Amino acid sequence: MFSFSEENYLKAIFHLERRYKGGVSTNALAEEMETKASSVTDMIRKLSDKQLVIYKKYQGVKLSEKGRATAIEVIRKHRLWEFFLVEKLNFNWDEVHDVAEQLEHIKSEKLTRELDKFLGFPKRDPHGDPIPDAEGNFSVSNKLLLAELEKDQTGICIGVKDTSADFLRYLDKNKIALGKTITVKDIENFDNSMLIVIDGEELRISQLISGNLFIKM
Amino acid sequence: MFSFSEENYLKAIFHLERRYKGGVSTNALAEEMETKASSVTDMIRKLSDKQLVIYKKYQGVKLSEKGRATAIEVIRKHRLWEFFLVEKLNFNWDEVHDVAEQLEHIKSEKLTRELDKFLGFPKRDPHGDPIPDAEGNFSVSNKLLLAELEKDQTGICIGVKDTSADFLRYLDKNKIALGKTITVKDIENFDNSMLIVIDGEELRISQLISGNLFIKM
DNA sequence: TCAATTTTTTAGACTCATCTAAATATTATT
DNA sequence: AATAATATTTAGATGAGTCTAAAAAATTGA
Repeated sequence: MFSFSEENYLKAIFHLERRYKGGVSTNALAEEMETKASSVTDMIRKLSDKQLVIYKKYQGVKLSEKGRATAIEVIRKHRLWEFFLVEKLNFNWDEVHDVAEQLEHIKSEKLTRELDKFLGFPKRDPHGDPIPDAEGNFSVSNKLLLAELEKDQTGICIGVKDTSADFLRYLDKNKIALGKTITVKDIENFDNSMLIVIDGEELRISQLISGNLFIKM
Repeated sequence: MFSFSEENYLKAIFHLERRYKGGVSTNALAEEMETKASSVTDMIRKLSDKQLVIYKKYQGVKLSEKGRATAIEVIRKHRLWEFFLVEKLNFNWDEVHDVAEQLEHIKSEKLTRELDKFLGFPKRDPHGDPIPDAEGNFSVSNKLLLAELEKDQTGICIGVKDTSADFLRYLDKNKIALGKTITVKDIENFDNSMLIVIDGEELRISQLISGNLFIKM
């Protein structure tokens, strides 16, 4: 069994690995965990001793298979509990995080399995993030912001972050709708505006727009 | 907010206060917590500093009002979760304890309130123990073993611990049934057998019998 | 009553997860 | 390539909760 703190580090490394391919740096992890770099070094060494991460001094850190499986298990519990809180206990999707942060550390295989069954094996949590199954497989792809895509990447529009009438009207007017395929043709360095292709038409959108559109790849 | 450990001590003191009226001794608490007397002294001092218990050296410890309220809140959460596990997640009543020991420490007023509502404000957990309401009131009295009663005390039979056919047949034969009122007339020191009165009739029962009959007072 | 026994507390040490401050390694910049 | 800036690790300390061993207080009982 692992401590709350160890599990939180593994989770953080898992999330950061998407951004830092070659290994997660000590500083990045310190920022994510809201702690000091020296504390991170200590914990990484401990996780390394337990074979949960692969670590070489000054080289950053990566999850081992065991570490990844543990991180995914914690994420699975977090998202199942979020779903439970919203679906069964009348929480709003924006109130669940802190409680789920606590519940994700409860140790009981049967609890997780039965909770999953009780909830009908949900595929996404209330924020749209995928819930891995008991084997650690994500059956749906992760949600991204359009703003996170790079030049020449393509995705499908699956949701909006800003739900204001103004924003939705803008999308309507420009024929951006759920299910549409979007390809990033170019990104302007100066203001991060994007040139995208949707329905074969080119369209330039500001960072405010791309930062409020959810995409799956 | 209090640590898991602090909450566990408060809970233990709450349970022991029933047996040790004049204050819970360090050794009794050490046994209950499966730890050493010296650790208990340390923790008691800490709880005393936080005004959760009333403590004088060598005099044992009692809960303050604040300490009692905290203990009851933890017990409330423990028993609500036990009910949830059995009623919603297909746990057996004898599998729930360890998981509930973890869940009882989750901090969220809304969670406890909504869970209570979701479960239909249950009055007893799967073991028959009363669940306090949000104000800390036990609306039903606690379940005891007949063996825990003292001379001249009276209670009502509300359940059995041993559910074997042999035991139930014995009860039948001696006209002991749910709902019957039992008064303890005498307890034999040598073998702890009891002389009880039921339906106006005297009956002598062994400790094996009295230790398997649940009573409410 | 006063010695023996039991209970409780104190003293000092350990582990875990964290911190600050200082040292060292890496990287970026002239 | 040398220096400046940045990133990372080491060294040493802290607080929470626990432990063992020893000291002190309370209780028991001859």
